[in-house]
Formats: sequence, structure tokens, C-alpha cells
Amino acid sequence: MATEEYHAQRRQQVADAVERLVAARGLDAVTVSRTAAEAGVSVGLVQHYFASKDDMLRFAYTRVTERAMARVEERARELTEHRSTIRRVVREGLVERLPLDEARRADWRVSFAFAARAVDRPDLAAVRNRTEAAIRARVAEVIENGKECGEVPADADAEEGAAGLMAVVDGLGLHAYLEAVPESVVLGLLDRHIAEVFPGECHQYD
Amino acid sequence: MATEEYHAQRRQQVADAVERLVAARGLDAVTVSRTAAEAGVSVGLVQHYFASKDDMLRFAYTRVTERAMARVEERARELTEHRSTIRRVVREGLVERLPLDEARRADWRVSFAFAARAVDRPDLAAVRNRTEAAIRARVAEVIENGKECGEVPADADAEEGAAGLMAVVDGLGLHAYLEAVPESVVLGLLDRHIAEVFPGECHQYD
DNA sequence: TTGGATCTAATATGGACATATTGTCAACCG
DNA sequence: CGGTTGACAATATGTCCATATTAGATCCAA
Repeated sequence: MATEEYHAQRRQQVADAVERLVAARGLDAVTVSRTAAEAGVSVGLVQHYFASKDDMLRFAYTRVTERAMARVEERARELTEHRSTIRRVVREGLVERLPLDEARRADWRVSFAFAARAVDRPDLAAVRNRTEAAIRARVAEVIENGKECGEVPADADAEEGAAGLMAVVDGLGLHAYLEAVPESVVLGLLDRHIAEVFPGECHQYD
Repeated sequence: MATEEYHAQRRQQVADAVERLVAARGLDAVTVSRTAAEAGVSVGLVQHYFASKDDMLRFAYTRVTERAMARVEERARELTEHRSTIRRVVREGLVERLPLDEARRADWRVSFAFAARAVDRPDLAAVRNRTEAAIRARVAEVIENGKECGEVPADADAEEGAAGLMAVVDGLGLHAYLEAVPESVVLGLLDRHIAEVFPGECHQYD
């Protein structure tokens, strides 16, 4: 139905505005009326399409996390097609999450703002956990694949490896964002960590 | 002067209340009147001792970061007296920052709440950066010491090593807090990372 | 065309909050 | 002893915000 599509578009439009506000001024600056103004619509419209402010934020955050996951997935797909090593697929997927250029810095900022708020807000925590678990599972799956051709030791715990990599990436991301650690160092550290999970290196479909 | 001491005590009392509120309900739940109630004083008293709410939060955050640093320092001092390896001094100092028991979980929560807010608030960012830089410098110094007796390769960049360790600890802390990574895995990852900075091991004052 | 459902906008309401103002009481000082 | 000052407490003020309410517009079915 075209009306549903229209409906969905309106919600996207509002969510876009939320993201812009968070990126520019932080989550605290997001009010319903500011969001409406930023989106170029009335407060009434926002109310019409979202049951509450919380609902609006949840929707926006869901979109942010899903896009983040899709980007990792997309990057991995690209590389897989080019027959990269599995190690490289993981590396590039994870690098995608680091705030190393302006676009990703903005994204990182938005994600972090929501993630921080999620510490006290169970509904946002649910959104985060869902996506985070999905990404972790995906990374673990890829690591598992690495065992087949010897990139990863056969007795390695893929789940644990994935969890460790995600933790390291988040820590590096935070410090990279705060400019405490320059990009070259960040990538160096990431590579060293990845090398521990992937002692070998080989091509996926040789 | 006794009056100054009294003055200081009142401020501590209020800051204690702020911390308790943040730990229990997050930074958003901190209002001047709630803080006053939590501290068992009137709103007027809080106003009397702090020029503004921001001033109050800044004071509370400063105390939090300084205590965190003091704890790391203290732990390091203890171990140094017992002639631990330098590697161990660093390890235990960093472990001190991880939310691995209830007390440290609460502390971590408070620190994280402030750190997250600091992303949008330059005055809080200044507090964080000051302490963070001091800790990093301290870690770097210890790493540098490790070169003397061969725990650390002579050509290693101590600053970079310290920055990397701090980033990893923060990432592990985040995931440990969110219970995505069990304690054993967190410590395992930390140790592996430390082992890269400290390939050797020897006693400080042998 | 009419009448209701669906949207959208404007405005109203009520609460929460930071801060300002005013009041009280004590100690200390001249 | 009158007055000034410091340490509070109580209350007032005005802003901002989420949400409710009301009203107007558009579209479509009967």
C-alpha cells in the first residue's frame, strides 16, 4: 500500500532529524519540538507517527544499529567476493566501526550517545543487545570458517574470540574518538589483536 | 581554619549524594532537589556551596576521577613494595579499573556516565582529560622502567603502549559491564595484551 | 455532496526543574 | 547592644518540555 510507504517515509524523516540533532548536540538536546523543527514538520506530526518520545528514540536507535550492522555485512560481502583472506574480512568489517573519518565519527558519536543512555534505559539496552549479539555471532561464524583452511587454530573458541575483538574495537573506538590515540596506533593495535585470533592466513575459496 | 574544613565537608557530603544517585539511577536522575534530599540537606544549602548545578557536577566528577587515579596509584605502590614484577604492577593497576565486583561496578557506572556526558560538555571533558592523561603518563613511566631490566624491549614506545593498554582496558570494561564478556575472558584478554607490551618478566629491585 | 476517517497543525496543560528571592537565626564585632 | 555577616531554609519565579486537546484540512466511500 502506498500509504504505508508514506507512513514509513515520515518516520524516516523524523529519525533523520533525531540523528542530526544527536550528532550535532548530543542526546540531551533532542526534544520533540526541536526534532520537529529539524525535520521541518510540526510537533503534531511527530506525535502522530510516534506514540511517545521514547518510542521515537527507540526507532531512531534501532535504525542506527541496523545500519551499522548492514555496513559491516556489506563490507564483508565485498571482500569475500574478492577472495580476501578471512582475517582481512574480519579486519575490514571491524575497521568499519571505528571513528576514523568524519562520517564515521558522526556515526560513532550517535551510536555512543545511545549506547551510553542504554545503560539506564532497558528499552534502549534491548535494542543495543539485539544488534550487538547479531554482529558478534556473525564475527564468530566467520572465525569458525577460518578453521577450515587453517587461519584459526581448530581448538579456538570462536565466541570468545569474537567477544574479545568487539571489546577491543570498542575501546579503540572510544580512545580514537577522544583523540587520545592516533589512527596508525589504533590500526596497529587492532591488527595485533586480530593476529592473535588468526595466527595463520589463507584464502577462503582457494 | 576550621570553617574551611567544615565547608569542604559539606561539599563532600553533597558530592557523595550525587555519586549515589548516578550509581543508582544515572546522571539524568541527578537534580538539585533530589541531590539535596539524598544528602539530607536543603536545596538552599546546595546552592550555598555550589554556584550552579554544573559546578556541582564538575566537583563530583573531579572527585571520582581523582579517586580512581589514587586507587591505581595505591595498588601499584603496594605491589612495588612487595617487589612484584613491573608487569604485575601494571596488570593489577589496570584490573583496578575493571568492573569485576559490585563495588567496582558501581564506580565504573558512575565514571562511565560522566565520561559519556563529557562528549558533549567541554567542562566535564576537561576533567576527564586531565586525569586520563595523568594515568596514561604514569603507566608509560612504569613501562619505561620495565626497559631497565629487560621486561620491555628497549626500542618500544612507552606512550603508545600505555595508550593501547588504556584503550583495551576501557573496551574490556565496557563489555564486562554489559556482561557480554565473562570475567575469565576479560582477564585472559588483558593478560595477553599485557604480554605483548611486556614480553619479558623480571623483578624490579633484584 | 456529505460525512466520517485520516492526517496535520496550533495551542493548551501541567509538571519538573534550575535558579532567584526572601526570611530566619546565630555568632561576632564595634 | 545594635548591627552586620554568614549559614542556612523556604518559597517564588520563570523556563522548558512531553503530552493532551482541539480544530482544520484532505480524501474517499456511500
